[in-house]
Amino acid sequence: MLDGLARPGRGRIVKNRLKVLRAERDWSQQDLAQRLEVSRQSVNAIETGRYDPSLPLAFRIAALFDMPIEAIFTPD
Amino acid sequence: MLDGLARPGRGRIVKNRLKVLRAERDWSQQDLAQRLEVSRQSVNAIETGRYDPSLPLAFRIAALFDMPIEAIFTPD
DNA sequence: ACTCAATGTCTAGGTTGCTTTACATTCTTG
DNA sequence: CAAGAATGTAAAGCAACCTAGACATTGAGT
Repeated sequence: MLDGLARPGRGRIVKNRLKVLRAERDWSQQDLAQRLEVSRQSVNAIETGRYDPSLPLAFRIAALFDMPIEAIFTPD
Repeated sequence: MLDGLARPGRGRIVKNRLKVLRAERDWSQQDLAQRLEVSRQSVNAIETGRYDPSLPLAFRIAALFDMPIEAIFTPD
């Protein structure tokens, strides 16, 4: 069987509630970054929608806030 | 304030139940790839644990199987 | 045995995720 | 206004995700 074709543009940009969850706890982006063990710029980039987190990072975020991934991220 | 330090090695490798879910439906990797609009190699690589899907792709997988992400992927 | 679908793996190349460094802007508080 | 804290961005570089194409092996039919 022939290998399948797949379109070039992968789906992207998942909305998230990070900024709100962070505000509820009065954490700075820096605070959150340290708890997630990523850089502050990564937190900022995710919050401002420049890119999506990896799946492992999404799991760390969900664990930190003790919520399912779907309660924080939505595929818009 | 100084920018924070972050460790080099990012967390990776999330276990998944793709192969089982696929078998339950009697889908080939190719079938699944088409439904997800990714290449067959991507499906195979994810199943064999060579890499994790992106968050957007994880959402597409969860939507396809009508399950929460956490029911398919676990951060080991 | 032959054929063909299915799977596993490899290469090469492009795009995204994440890092460090650095700088500008905004907001608060003295 | 001055000084710091928080935030937004940008560039360069490396690692991870994803692609198309190709090839080898395995298993199921016929």
